[in-house]
Amino acid sequence: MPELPEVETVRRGLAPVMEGARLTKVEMRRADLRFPFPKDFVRRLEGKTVTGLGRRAKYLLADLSSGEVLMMHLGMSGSFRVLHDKGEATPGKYHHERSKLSAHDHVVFHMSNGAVITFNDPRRFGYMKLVRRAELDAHPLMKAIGPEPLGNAFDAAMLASTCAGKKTSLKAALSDQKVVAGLGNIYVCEALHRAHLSPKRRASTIADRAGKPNERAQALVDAIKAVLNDAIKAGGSSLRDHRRTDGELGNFQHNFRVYDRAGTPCPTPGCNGTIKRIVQGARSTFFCPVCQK
DNA sequence: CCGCGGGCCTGAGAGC
DNA sequence: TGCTCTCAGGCCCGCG
Repeated sequence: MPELPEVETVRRGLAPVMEGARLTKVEMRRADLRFPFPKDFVRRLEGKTVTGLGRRAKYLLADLSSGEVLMMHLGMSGSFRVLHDKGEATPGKYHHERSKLSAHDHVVFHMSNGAVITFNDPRRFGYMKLVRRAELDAHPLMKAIGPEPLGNAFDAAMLASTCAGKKTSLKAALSDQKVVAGLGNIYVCEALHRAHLSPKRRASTIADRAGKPNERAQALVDAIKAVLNDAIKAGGSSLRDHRRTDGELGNFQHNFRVYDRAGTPCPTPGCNGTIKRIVQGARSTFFCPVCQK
């Protein structure tokens, strides 16, 4: 499910009920997700205040008053829901809320402001880890991640220097979290279409021999930023699992130009091409062979 | 170092 | 209705 816009949508939904609130009770409803839960998971969370909720790549990062950071990854099918955000948490209400839990609600956070937050993940590719804040950047899951695409540091020069010398395809390069953070199958396809670049093009061809950006690099950076901003404004894309934390669907799937649209006319003005599906690295790629070169 | 394929899981949808 | 097969938004690991 979740690429950067979906994770950011979740973050914006959770921040108002998590930031400044204390974790009064944490329920683990199974012993593992993709990985076993951290040792003493519940003990290290309960009683701590969430001082901030951030995002890096596709990770949600909850800063805790203990100095630890709760890293949360949604995998393919993870979602958070705020079940109850009114009134005070009381044992009586807790009983009422429990009846709303469903089969794949694996973790439940009870907050001091009355909010009850569930993490649901049918496929269990998601996971949670606890790391000391000071060690976060050096963590094996974090240290190799590339620049945030919506940050000022991500520009044509940076992307070109990273891609210079790469023999792999643009599709594979942009899907690599070490090249740029947070893109996945949907937004790579969408960004390449907006930039009129073929997913099969060699990544190195957005740079000259010295590694400097050409006009393709600039078009690609502009397209990546634009599609991510548009998708965040729409609350992300809901194909099957993604929901906002209030349970509502995202809307960006209605604005896809190529993703899952094989056989439909290319939406580029003046292009008479037809969207095609191919397979790259065992994943579907959607593109227009006419206007993406 | 790099690229590729397999694997981790469950569920939805298509085809028979 | 129900079985089987394929595929899915992520990412790690081992192989050559």
